[in-house]
Amino acid sequence: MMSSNDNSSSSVINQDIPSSSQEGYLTENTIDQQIFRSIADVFQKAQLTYAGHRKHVAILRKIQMKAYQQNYDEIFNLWFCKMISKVLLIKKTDPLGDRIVRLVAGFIASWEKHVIKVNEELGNDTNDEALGFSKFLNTFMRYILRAIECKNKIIRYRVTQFIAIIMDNITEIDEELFDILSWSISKRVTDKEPSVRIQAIFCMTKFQNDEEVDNSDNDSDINAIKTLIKILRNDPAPEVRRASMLNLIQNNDTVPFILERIRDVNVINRRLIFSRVLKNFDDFTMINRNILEKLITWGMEDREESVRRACSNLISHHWLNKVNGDIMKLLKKLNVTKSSIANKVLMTLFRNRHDIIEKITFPKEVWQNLTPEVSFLLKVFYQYCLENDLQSVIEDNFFESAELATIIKLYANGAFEEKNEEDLFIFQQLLDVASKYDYSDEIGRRDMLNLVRNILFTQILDQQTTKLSINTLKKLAINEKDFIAITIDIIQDIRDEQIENGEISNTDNLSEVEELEENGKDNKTDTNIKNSLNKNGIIGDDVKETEDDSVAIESFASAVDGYVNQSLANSSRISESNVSQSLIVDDLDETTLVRCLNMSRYMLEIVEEPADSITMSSLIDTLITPAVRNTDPDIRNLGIRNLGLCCLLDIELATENMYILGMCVSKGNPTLKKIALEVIVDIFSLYGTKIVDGEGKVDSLSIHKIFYRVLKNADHPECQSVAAEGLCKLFLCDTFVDDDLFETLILSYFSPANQDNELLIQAFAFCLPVYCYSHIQHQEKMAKIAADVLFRLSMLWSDIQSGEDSSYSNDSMLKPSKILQQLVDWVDPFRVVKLSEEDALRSNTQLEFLHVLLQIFERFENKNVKKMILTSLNRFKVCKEKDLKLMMNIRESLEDILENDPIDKVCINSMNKFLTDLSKCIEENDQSVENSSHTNEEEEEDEEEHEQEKKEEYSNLQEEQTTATNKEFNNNIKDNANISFIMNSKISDLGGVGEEKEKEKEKEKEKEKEKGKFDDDLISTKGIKRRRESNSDSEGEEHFDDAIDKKEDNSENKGLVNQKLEGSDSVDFRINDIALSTTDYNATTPSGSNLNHQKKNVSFAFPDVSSDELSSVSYVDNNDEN
Amino acid sequence: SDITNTMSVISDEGISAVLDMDALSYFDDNLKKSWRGRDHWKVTNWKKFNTNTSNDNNNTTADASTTAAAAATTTTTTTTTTNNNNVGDHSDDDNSSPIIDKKQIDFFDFSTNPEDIIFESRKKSRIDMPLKDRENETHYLLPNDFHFTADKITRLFIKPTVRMAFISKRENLKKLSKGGYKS
DNA sequence: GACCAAGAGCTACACATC
DNA sequence: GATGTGTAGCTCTTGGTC
Repeated sequence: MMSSNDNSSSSVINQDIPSSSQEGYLTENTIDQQIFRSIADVFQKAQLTYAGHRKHVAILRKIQMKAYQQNYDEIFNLWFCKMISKVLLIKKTDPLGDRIVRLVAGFIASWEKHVIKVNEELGNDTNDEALGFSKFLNTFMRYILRAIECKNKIIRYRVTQFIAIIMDNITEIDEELFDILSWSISKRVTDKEPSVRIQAIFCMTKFQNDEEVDNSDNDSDINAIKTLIKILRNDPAPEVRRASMLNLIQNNDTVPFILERIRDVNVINRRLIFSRVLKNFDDFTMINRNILEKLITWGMEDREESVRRACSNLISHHWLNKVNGDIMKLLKKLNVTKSSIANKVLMTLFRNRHDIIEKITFPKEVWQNLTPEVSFLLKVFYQYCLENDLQSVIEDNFFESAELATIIKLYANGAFEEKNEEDLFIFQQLLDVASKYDYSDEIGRRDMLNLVRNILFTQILDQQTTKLSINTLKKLAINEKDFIAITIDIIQDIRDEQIENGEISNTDNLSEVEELEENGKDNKTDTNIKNSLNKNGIIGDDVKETEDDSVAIESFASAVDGYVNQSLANSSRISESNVSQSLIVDDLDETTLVRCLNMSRYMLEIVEEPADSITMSSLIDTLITPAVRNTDPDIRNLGIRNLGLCCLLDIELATENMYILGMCVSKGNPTLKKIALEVIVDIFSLYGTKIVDGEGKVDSLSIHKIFYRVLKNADHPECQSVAAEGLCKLFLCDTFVDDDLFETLILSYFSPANQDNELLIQAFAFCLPVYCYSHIQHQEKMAKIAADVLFRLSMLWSDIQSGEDSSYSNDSMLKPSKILQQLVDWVDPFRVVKLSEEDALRSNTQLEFLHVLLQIFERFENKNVKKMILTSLNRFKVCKEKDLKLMMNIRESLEDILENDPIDKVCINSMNKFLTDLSKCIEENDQSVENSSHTNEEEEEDEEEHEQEKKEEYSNLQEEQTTATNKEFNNNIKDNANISFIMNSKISDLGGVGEEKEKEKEKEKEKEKEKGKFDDDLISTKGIKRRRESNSDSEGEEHFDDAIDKKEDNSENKGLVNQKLEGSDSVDFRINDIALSTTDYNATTPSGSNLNHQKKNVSFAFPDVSSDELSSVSYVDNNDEN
Repeated sequence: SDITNTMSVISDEGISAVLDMDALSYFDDNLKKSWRGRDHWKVTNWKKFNTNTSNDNNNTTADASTTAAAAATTTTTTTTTTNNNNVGDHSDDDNSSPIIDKKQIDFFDFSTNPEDIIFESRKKSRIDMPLKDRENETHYLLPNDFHFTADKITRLFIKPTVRMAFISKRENLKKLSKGGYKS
């Protein structure tokens, strides 16, 4: 109850029984108490509902007036503040508080209104009313301001809320009070609580208003605006940025910052740009064109449906209403000839406003007098009708194709003869329509064909128009053969004309051709592409790559020559009959060449089946090959693109050209690299591995190497991301299966070196889950490498944190805990598409990961990482359906750790929890096995046998022996056990021998490990030796990198570091490695022996993964080299 | 429409047997929230692939109903408790927390002085944002979105009208299962 | 048919708690 | 910093008015 010791002047605490104390002040006390009771009564009622607020405000005013009359105004102010002090404690979400706040705001507003009226009547602001109000406001504001830095956030929130709402309801304020306010508020803008910041922002917004009115206030205005912009861009809480965004005054300086929020990470903020900010714009043409285009593009392409909807609502309702439904006016505003969004805007309109579709008609007279806007509308409208099957609308508005041809001709004339830009635009729109038109009328078809053919032949068109024209040709052609013939004819005609006009002296060229043919024959007898290329001295060697550009270019050029020779040789079977052979010239002027190449490109892009080989090789010989040989990079790029497109039509061609494509990737400039890489991936995607490894074919290992190299090279981020996406695609369709390449892929996702390669990150973010969840075997592959990935990345992370690796900032890398989470998530079998619940329950992917992780647990050096792993144990889901032995193994490992590792309580708790679950599952699993063996006698045997098998294996594993048992975890893969894992089938013959040797070594290593000593170097060296053995065994086969291998053999052990840096080699070792070890790998994987294996592989496999930093992660101690 | 090498022509083995268009949309749906990758990834619940098998559906509905039921129970209990509190209303003074969490405030009751709390010196307690949070160079803007979709990644790079032929040959499938664990 | 208001239901974010 | 609960800010529906 009331404390008598409270005697601070401002804290006159009153009791419910007012008259009981303070004798001698009865009269005053009574008035005092009356005021108190009256005010309290109003507050008491007003807290419950907004209804009657008006009345309550009036009563409060009356109380105040009466108090004033009795000279008790100060008591009124005091009691008023007392009431508020109670309100400051009401938590944020409670509507009680808000009601009182509104009441107070209403009261103040009402009073001020009265004051203004009195001021006007009296013509001064020094009257009693005004002074009384000012006194109240000062008392009240200063009272609550005393609490603005209270440690309790609710109180700070309520205080700022009061200030904000009062500022909102008054027109004037004492300068002194204003200063105190703005000072206090400016501090609260950085409050740690978002809710307080928001209220502070509401206050701030009141400081930015008087801008033009009062110059003296400009400073604080500008400061307020600056502060708000800073908050808008830097506040971590989306709702705070939102408050700033919606309350910032809009002018030329602020609008760009407001509209920038269209890419805010928060959905609501993005949506509000459309549903609030832009909606309130009078005219969108006020907005800078570029910004507007971006706004609409981003709005339409937003990941969130609600943002897209807000955007299309803005367009199809608000914008259209602003122009009174006049689409032409809207198109004018959009500036169709230059706009990239007009198409989208119109489409949105059509989709959302079916009412306007009915109103659109194109009477014949309109066609004769088309404007850019009308032609544009025509195009999009036609597109919309086609997409939505509005056949009747088309019939009503569009006429016979013959007539369309006539009209297009009209505008084509204007465009090309008179060089009228508007007509050109109209022509392009009509051509777009034509490319989708119905040509069942033969006359129309022929007219159009002549027209388009003529234009393609006579006019130099931009890319887009060329593409449209070619598309139209396809539509016009009778069939695909016809289409190809027509297009190639045009190309030929252009060339012929050029040659006729160009008075080329062909003699030199002819002799050159002969020379080339000579080489070609050489090549043919050799049948070895690589040899001829080695002759030219262009081996995909890292050392060479680092040499100066001129050498690279030179070697590149000779490679291309080599290609031409080869291509000639190969095509000689066709080219004998080819009349145009003599026209293999690269003297076509560049414009013509580019023109022809573009035409052939767009043709090839839409061709589905290859034409007859004569036509194709004539195209290649006369156009594409010269382009590839051209020194102009643009032409060469186009040439390779065309070549790639041809390869996608003919597997033989693809096989033949793998080498040159590989050369382009390793020696070309970034653009060429990228295209060639794309082509390679496309070829693999289409033909699988048929195109490599065989007589005269490129070695798949070389292709692997190419990918490794591009993937690790952060200098060309675009190529890197193509390699990443491409590899993901090829792994996805099981064309590539190599574990180490796969691990490299995963590592590059997490590598800090690639942090800024947004395209790469996003490609991975999509492709990796797709890979893992698309097939249980894919997930198994991930499970296999996951532990090692975590290990390597944890080491790297530790180095970065400790400052040992200063090449990256501390936050450039994901924390190991996050990486672990991600990996666990990837190996979650319940996500695998179309995998039944039962299979998912039975799948061991997650536990495999955990198992390997625990095997290498002791190798994690960082205590925090170890702790992290143990506390994350429960992320791994166990159930009784999992493999019994696997579970038992994991249990054992954990118990081992519990026994031997000094661990804290948190870890112990986590481990115990996991172990309890695990033991339960083991028990249940055991029981269910027993049960099932009793219920079904037939199955009993199988089951037992299977179980027996498993037990044997696990006991083997536990002893950490790798006996060469071929028993599998699952009988399913038994058949596969002896199939070699390598790409090059010839090596597989060695499997048996290698296998035995391998197993011997494995055993040795196991023993070493058991001793507790693990000599990485030794093992690595062994790895190399073994590789050499196997390599020499595979002698005689065509090897892309024979030269390197031999060179290296000569130079005798360059040392591990160099090998690391020359990633190319590692691929070879690695693959052979797998070849020799896969068989027992299957049988022994869950054992510790596998660990050795992994370690060893690792040391070779990823030397170049993400440059040097990972080499420090490697198990191999490379200090001796550094 | 003019796509020749669609997924459907692919042999019914391995991955191609699994990756039809429905499956691809499963990825699009579930991955649309993690497109920013790595740094912004967090564990999310995936919607199960709709396999038309009644099993899944039954399970999910069962789950849903159980959770819903559980939720309902909790809600009811909470409401009851709140109601109970309400009955007690302003007569029961809770001194444990200064913050008012009641249906109604008694503006006549000043038995405890709010000023003790609201004017309490803030002592050591920090009420400002840490400096590092006050500026952020990303400005909380999304990066460029490259819109990876299942559709996009199954098309060829230089000839997007054509899809990858998932010619997953037997040999490769075997390679794949090599060294992998099968369950 | 346009408009609003109330109500239910949804999801990402915020808050509270440990 | 992980967890579960609560809430803001929608969206959609229903029903009513002008």
